[in-house]
Amino acid sequence: MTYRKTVRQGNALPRLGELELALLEALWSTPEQSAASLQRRAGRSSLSTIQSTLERLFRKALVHRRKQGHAYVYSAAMGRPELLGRLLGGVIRQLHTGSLDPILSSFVDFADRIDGDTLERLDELVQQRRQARLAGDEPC
Amino acid sequence: MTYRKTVRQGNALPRLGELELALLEALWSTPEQSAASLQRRAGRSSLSTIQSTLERLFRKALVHRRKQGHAYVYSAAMGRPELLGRLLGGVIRQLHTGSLDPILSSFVDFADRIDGDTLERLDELVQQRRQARLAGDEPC
DNA sequence: GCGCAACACCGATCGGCAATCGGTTTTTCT
DNA sequence: AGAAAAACCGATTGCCGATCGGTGTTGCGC
Repeated sequence: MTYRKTVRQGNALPRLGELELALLEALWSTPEQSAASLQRRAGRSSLSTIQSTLERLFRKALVHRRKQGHAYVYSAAMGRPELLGRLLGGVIRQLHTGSLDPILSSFVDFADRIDGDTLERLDELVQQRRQARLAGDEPC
Repeated sequence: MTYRKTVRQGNALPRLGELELALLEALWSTPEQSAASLQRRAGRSSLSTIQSTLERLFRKALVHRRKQGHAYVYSAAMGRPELLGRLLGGVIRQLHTGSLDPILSSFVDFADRIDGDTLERLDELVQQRRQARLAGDEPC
């Protein structure tokens, strides 16, 4: 089946550093935080470091921010599942060769290697999604 | 201050460069090649560059090599699917939080977002794997 | 309105890593 | 032994995440 160049909306995410990820986690668990609050929570790094890391996340469009008073308030630009999806997409795009089959099958491998329950759970989720699709869930 | 070295746990692969990937592709398409042959095929970079890149791949255990005469002959240490699986595993391990559900569901999302056929294909592969598992395919 | 504390902003440094290549040494083959 | 080929060594470049200090700005309490 023809692979149609899957609309690359420039979401080729650069690498995600350790502190960047930690800050995202913090924002997922408590949205809308200032740099200072995030620093307290992270329990490491100077305020400057936290700030530049947030700036990097902002440039990567992984966080939003708004000025409140003279300070920024940050929030995650997407949830964990979407981020994961994008990261997976990045890896996949790097390695895919036209057919998606190797990718799907690698992933099933992955689930299978964990344990049987995981495979069953994957099955459930696929079924669910297929049902949702059959009902009038318009594909874009 | 204590510099926090990026901790790379388990079999999480380091970043894969462009040339590294190109060389792997070349080895997948024609196994057992010398550095010189790979250079000719790559059509870029000096022999030295190819050699150091192969050395890096070797240290990452992504290629095997044996001495044949005075030259090394390289081969890919794993196929594309397995590499993909490991890369996906790395990303996933970085983001997972105990429960695998978000990961599975992100991936189903991913397949779903491509198109319905892809979702169907994923379903087929899962069924296949489940069958294989039900037959006495011992999990390690 | 003034000053201080909080914060943004700037720029510098460091460490890691892929890519690159030139020069030197080692090995093999004629 | 000599030439050719390749490994080996090490230096360099460029990019990126993490780190921080210093300086400029701003809002708020007095």
